[in-house]
Amino acid sequence: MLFHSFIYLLSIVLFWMKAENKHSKIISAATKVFAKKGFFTARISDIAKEAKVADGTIYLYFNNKYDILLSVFEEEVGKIVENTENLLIAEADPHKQLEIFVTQHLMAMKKNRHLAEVIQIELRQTHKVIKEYRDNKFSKYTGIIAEIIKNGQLAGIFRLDIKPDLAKRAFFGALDEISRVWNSSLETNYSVEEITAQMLSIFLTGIQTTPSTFPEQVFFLPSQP
Amino acid sequence: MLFHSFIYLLSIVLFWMKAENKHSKIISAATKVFAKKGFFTARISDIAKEAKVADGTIYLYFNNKYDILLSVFEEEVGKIVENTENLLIAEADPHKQLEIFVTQHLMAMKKNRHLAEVIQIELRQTHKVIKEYRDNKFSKYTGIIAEIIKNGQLAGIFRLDIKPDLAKRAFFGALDEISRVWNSSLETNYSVEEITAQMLSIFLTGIQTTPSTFPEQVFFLPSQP
Amino acid sequence: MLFHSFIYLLSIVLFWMKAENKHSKIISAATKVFAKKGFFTARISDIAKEAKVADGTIYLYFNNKYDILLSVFEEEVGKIVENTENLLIAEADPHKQLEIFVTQHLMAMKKNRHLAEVIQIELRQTHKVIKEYRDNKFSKYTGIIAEIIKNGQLAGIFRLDIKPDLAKRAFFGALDEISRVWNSSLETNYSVEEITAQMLSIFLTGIQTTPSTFPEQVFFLPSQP
Amino acid sequence: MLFHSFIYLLSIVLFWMKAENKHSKIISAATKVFAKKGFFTARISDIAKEAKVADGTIYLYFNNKYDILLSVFEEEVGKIVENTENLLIAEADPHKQLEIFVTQHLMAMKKNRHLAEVIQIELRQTHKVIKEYRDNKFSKYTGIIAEIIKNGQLAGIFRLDIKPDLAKRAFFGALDEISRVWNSSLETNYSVEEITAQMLSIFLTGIQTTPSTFPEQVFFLPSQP
DNA sequence: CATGAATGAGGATTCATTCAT
DNA sequence: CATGAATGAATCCTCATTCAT
Repeated sequence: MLFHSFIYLLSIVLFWMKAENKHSKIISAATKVFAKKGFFTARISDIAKEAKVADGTIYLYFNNKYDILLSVFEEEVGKIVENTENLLIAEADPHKQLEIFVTQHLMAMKKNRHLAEVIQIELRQTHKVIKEYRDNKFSKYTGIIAEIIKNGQLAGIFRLDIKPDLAKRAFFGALDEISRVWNSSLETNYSVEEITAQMLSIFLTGIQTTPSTFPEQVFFLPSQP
Repeated sequence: MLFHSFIYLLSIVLFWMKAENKHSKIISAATKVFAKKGFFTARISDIAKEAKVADGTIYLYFNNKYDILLSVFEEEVGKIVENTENLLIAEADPHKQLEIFVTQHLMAMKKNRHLAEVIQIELRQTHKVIKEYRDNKFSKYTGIIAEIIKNGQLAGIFRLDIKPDLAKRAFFGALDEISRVWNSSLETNYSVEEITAQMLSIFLTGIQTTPSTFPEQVFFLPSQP
Repeated sequence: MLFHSFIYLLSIVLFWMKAENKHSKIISAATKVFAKKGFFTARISDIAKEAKVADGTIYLYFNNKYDILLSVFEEEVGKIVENTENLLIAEADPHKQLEIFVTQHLMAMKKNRHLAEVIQIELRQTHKVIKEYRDNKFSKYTGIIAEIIKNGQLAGIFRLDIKPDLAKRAFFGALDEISRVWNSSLETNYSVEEITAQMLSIFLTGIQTTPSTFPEQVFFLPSQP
Repeated sequence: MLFHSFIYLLSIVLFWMKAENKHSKIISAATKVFAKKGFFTARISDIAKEAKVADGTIYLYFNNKYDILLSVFEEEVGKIVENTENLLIAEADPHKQLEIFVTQHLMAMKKNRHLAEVIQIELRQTHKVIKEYRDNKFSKYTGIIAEIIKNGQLAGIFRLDIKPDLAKRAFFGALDEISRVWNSSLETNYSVEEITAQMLSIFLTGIQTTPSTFPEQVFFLPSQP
């Protein structure tokens, strides 16, 4: 009797694992396929084949094609946001925080090349569903940058004439464009560290109150007009 | 006799104008529709309706749907590149050159809101045709930034440790991302001048050798080769 | 005054010639194009280009695409029928008549290769318009064969057990199939005379009561039942 | 266990039969529709409706419209060729062989009226795909006639001055033209037997060395190699 | 009459989604 | 839950025909 219950529970767990397995298999297959062919050119059967699953199976886990795309964002971007936030909490210095953000972003993009492309490609899409997602959820991510800048301004290390909401876009745009072409030329020429150094060198120098040479800081800091 | 020749030539000219008219009517209709719905979601009949032209007429001027998109790029981006290059030739100071670039870009994007969206959306598409175009033709545009930076380095006003090909991407990415969201929030809050000032304030401060206060600062300016 | 009238009449005549010219130019262009591409695959603009005429001009001489095809038949086949009938009237011997028919047919097909193909290709089409034409007019041509056979039977030189309406089809079918592949292989191998000789050799021997004269005769001939 | 295997295999077989069913349902529907409307005038949806299948289903079994036509030939003509060849192998007398060929051809055409029309109509088409098929595959069929004639010449029963490649065309053309108009007038007037008798009567008399009475005549018959 | 740009109906094909097995 | 054959709506493009010049 106990044995039967055990078997029963086991089957539920296995069943759940299997399902969970299939769900994420589809997600990563979709990420790959979307990255390779773009959302509209990608076919459901491509994703199914990549996930080694039947076409119909996909509809047991997702409502429709858009839902897959949304889930890719939701889950994969979610992980990155979570990771980044966790790392930032432990660090108080806005300088370091920006460095962490850049490093995290570039490493995430490098690690999941396909996801990087999907974000870059589909984030620009004007499809209603995506637009809503972008407006509601993705801005959280760029919001992190604005927060760091604001904190820096409060701490007196970032110039007060810098508009955080403009700067966050400039900063994210720069990062994103750099990751966009990673696959082609940059990859072979620059490491994550080099790019991080360059980006911070430009931006920090650009926004900080002390026009010193990054990263070795300067001690006298005349206030900006 | 002379009169007849005149009428004949006039008819040719009018004919040409009419055709030219239709061509550009389709181009701008396509720009509008692509911006609103995205390339894949846009239907040929949408463009035709927007251009007040029959579906079939479009195929008298373009080979296929992709050709329309390509033409939008080719012609509209072409104009921007040309404009920008003309303005830059007359200016030797890299500082001013970057300022011109930013102003030109933002004004062009503001003027042709639809084009801005099309560029941002479709530039990321992974379709073969677009990819080729992007790689061959669009890089010219970003190449301008790299040139300005290199000149500035030769002139000793930009830091030598800045990699022009990284900086150009960062710079273009920042500009592009800022234009991207123009439609939603930024527009109401910032003018082209404000954004230009911010962007230059950050970037110039970020890359120049003399960490002076932007924008009044450059005293000696040797002419560029 | 007289001069003016003359000019007027001349212009009408020239006008008519020009029109006539254009009409036949289109006919022969259509024959060529239909032969090359088949009726359905041929485009009106192909015919227009071949005839060195504007697309719209074709509709000044023909009602529609089918009308062109019909006219090709009507006029070109008409010529052949007329020619053949004229030659046959002058000859009383059914043997010779069949020989004339074969020679005429093969020569016409050889002379106007394109027409030959059009007849062979489009005669089989099941399109309503063509079907009606075929049933009403073309049977006249094959009817000639039946007449010759009937005459031969009355004259006692062709077997009475031969059904003229079956034999006419067999005969025409044989001729037609031979012309059909003329373009490829037969042309280089056999002359019109050789083919005529073979065809008559088989058919005349096959249907005549006395296997006489043509070409290597047999001497004893038991009568057919 | 055995039972399960059985059920499994049964399901595979049933599945295969179903698919096979649909494939051949489409083939025969296409044959019907092509015969009725001609290849170009036939619409895919016509075939789909005739086969009681959705439009899209057709593309699960065929690549495109031409592929359907080709398959009709390939399969249906293939069957006829095979049947005919099997029957001919068992018969050594060229006289009888020709009789078999005629009977087979006419019976096949009568049995599958639609196929007959499709062959006759489309065989003449000038489309590249069809032309290639025709040249490669269909000539096999007419080749059979040439073989029979050659054998007859070796056996001394057919005249040596007959060119097998001309005669085969004449013979096939005659047969084909006769089947072509079967639908209209001939059908009601003549049976397969009558037509066969006429055709053989004409042709055999036309090509044989001994002008004996067909069909009772051959006394010595050396076996063919 | 001649032109050829414009029209728009029509059709082959694709592919997201469903559902019987 | 899993499958994948079947579905049919949706759309790009062609081309016969028209008509303003």
